[in-house]
Amino acid sequence: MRWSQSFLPTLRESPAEAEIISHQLLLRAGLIRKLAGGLYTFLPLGLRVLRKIEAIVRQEMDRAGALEVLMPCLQPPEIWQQSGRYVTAADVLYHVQDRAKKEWVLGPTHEEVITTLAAGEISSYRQLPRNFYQIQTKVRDEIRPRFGLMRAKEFIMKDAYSFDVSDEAAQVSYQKMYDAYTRIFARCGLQALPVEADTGVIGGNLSHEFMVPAATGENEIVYCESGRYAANIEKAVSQGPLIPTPKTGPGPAPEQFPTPGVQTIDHLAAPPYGVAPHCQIKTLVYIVQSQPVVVLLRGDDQLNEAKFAVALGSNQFRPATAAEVFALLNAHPGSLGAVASTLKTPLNPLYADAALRGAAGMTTGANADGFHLRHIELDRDIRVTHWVDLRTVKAGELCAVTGAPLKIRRGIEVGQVFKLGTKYSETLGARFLDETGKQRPAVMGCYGIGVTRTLQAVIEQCHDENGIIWPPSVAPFVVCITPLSVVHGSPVMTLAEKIYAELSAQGIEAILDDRQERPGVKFKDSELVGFPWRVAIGEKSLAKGEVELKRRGGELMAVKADQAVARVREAVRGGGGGLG
RNA sequence: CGGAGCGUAGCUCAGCCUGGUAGAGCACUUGGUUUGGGACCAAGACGUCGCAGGUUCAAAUCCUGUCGCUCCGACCA
Repeated sequence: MRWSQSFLPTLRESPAEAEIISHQLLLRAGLIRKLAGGLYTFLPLGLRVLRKIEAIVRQEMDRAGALEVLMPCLQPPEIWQQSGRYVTAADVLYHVQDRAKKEWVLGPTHEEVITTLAAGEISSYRQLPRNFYQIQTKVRDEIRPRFGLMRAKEFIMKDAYSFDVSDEAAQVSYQKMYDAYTRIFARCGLQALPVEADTGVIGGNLSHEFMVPAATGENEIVYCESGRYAANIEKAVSQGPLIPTPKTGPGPAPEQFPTPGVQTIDHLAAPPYGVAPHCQIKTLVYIVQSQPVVVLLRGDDQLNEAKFAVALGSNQFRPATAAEVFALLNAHPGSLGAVASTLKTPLNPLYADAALRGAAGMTTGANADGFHLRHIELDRDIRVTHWVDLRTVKAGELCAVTGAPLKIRRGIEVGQVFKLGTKYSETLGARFLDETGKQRPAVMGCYGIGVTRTLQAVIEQCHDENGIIWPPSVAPFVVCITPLSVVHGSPVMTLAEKIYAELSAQGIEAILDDRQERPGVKFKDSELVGFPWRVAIGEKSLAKGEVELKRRGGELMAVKADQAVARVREAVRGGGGGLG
């Protein structure tokens, strides 16, 4: 490709709309342009990178035995009603109407479609296992698109769906995808960490997310430095709070004391009260399907809403309003409690975090504004109906696997694998006859990779102050040939053309910067766009019979002009990951 | 949806408070000088000041509404 014939609109300054470095570089390097919030056009070089990533994904999916298909983006709402996600995934569904006023939805994902296909086509255990995948544009009504391609209304995803005869067989399919994902991200030059993940509204019982560590990531990862434990914070567990819960008892009976104006844990912890947060019980009220549900936690803990959703079996809940709280407990937030003797009627259900088990000598609200109760013993004074792990793990707590202190860092989720079970095959009728002639639902798994997000994650991880540093495997071009003056027929230009032609003939993707620009502009641009290698050809070095070979972000090498092609080939072929 | 901020040339922004001929840098066009790290000189082109309404002799500027963008939160396979 000749630079002058391509379309590579680089920007010296970054547009105000871009906040994070990878978004800025996508725009500055001329890879994408915005049409509207969360909607982007891929320009020629951005598309080349996208195609490279897609090719890696295809190769690894094919290698793992998955079969490529292509499903419709426009889908009938009926299959969503059948699976139940017309309600549970309602927020992300776009609805459209045709001229007959018939409703359709735009596919945010394709479990319903592929399961409908399997329902019609797979009838025997002899046809299993099968794993279908596609690389396709997904459309989701994101509440807040942000960070360029990271969270967009429309994005390209690779999604795969496996069908197996049994749970054991499904586990094999799951592991194949897990391994394929590990290879895919490694080949893209990414360090991606598999972490245990919550399965969310998609359902299922086992899931891992592949996270690219980055300060700008939207997820928090809890991990043990041993490498033996890592989990999304929504799922993470530890050995428990660093400060143990007081459990001495039996002690004195509950005693009410005045706490005028106290509405927060911190306020009650301060003088004159001095009740340490871990000796307080936090009482939260949520509304689940119009019914109030009370949750108890230690005062120094935060409710993990993902864990709560798992406990409820639903993500359809919200915090109660002050009025709803008052109707239930006869007090306002700040003075709430679940002590049986302060209740009009027993609370059912009443959830409590496992860290409170056996707690004694605790303090909680008295369900009378301006009063609290001390000397509370959980087992004696509060009628808990559900004991569950509901707290959010904190950095420094001890790993449940190794006992070492846990750390927390942020990450970008580039892929997720789920073991789904039979939720979709049952609701959508994907059943087969086993070898005994018995009808059984297929055991499913689903596996996603955010292809466009992966592209941006590579930039987020591979850049310096001058621009992108593409791993060679996904670079738009592997080598940029930079003649420092562009005069047709000059020795410099003749050599540049020759190197360009020879590299191209050998299948090495080269871009020839034949623009009439000053050397500084060309150097800046080639580094901004991030080509892994650059061959600079100028009169000074050519007078010594040399050209300059430079690795992006690396060392400059003088190379004999007649060896330039061979040296580039060597560098490119031997360059490996190129993360330098 | 709640909170905050921003919409002026292709990009980055000034002008708005205190109403009175719409600006700068970069980019673009032409000519010239330059040519190893985002050149210089000269000339030029580029604007419904997001949109609508209102106040006023007069609105980029003040008021109201609306749309869009960004950030925080909520939300999210």
